[in-house]
Amino acid sequence: MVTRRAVPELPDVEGFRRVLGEHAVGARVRGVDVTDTGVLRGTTPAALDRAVAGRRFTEPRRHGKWLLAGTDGPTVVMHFGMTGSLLWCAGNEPRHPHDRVIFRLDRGELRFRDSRKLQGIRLAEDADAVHRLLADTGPDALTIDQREFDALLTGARRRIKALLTDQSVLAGLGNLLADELLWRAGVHPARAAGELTEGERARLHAELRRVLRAAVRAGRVPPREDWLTGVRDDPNAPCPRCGGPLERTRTAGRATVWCPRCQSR
DNA sequence: TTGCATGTTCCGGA
DNA sequence: GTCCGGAACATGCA
Repeated sequence: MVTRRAVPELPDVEGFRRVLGEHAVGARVRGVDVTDTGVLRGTTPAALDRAVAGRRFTEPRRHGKWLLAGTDGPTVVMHFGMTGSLLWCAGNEPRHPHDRVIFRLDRGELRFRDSRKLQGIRLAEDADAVHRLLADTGPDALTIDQREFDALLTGARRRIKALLTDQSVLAGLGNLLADELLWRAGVHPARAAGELTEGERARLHAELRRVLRAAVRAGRVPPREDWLTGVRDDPNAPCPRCGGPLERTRTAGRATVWCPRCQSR
């Protein structure tokens, strides 16, 4: 099996939320160190430090791939792009070269680590500002029910995979998870979303719940060989379900993997 | 050295 | 308005 460092999708961000929840809630922020301003969006090192120093983190929330790290003042809003992560360091572990923003707390440090800096950290002064940041984001994929899910698909002419990964429609799924769900539900990625049958929509929604719950428990998309995700990096891997050859295409610059036997058009 | 990467945004064209 | 593909962002890796 070929594995690669996980790109953060909803389950990974849920894992980061747990890190923050377990270690930082209630702790006072002594200060914020910014080692690379390239991850700050719409704020500056001085403004960030001024805004959160002396504040205490409250219970963090997540919406899609966004992590909302609230304090008793403003909210620190994090997005991890393709390479970001959030770590807790209790001791004096040396800082990693990609630790871009460090929140120094009473009993340790919360580190925003990110090599590519495709996204980063924003500051929202109040609930309205958080709301505005998430205004173009669809419902969270972890909690959406069947009826809401059906409503998203009804009448849509675009391809189902494009719809599932569009954060303004449904928040949280990335390229990997979308392929996984479609493969499990037996739905071809290029099908028009609005043309899925009721049964197909139900299967897709059931797999959405199943896959996300398992992945959230693991804090990542688990690299299991009975999942499509676990084998997709191997160019010669057969379909884990039927053993047939997998197909690969590229849509809008993104790799798409599916099984032509299990996912008919 | 070159091409590729699981995210997001913007732009042009059909 | 809808949908799609491509490029850009900045960096590491095979």
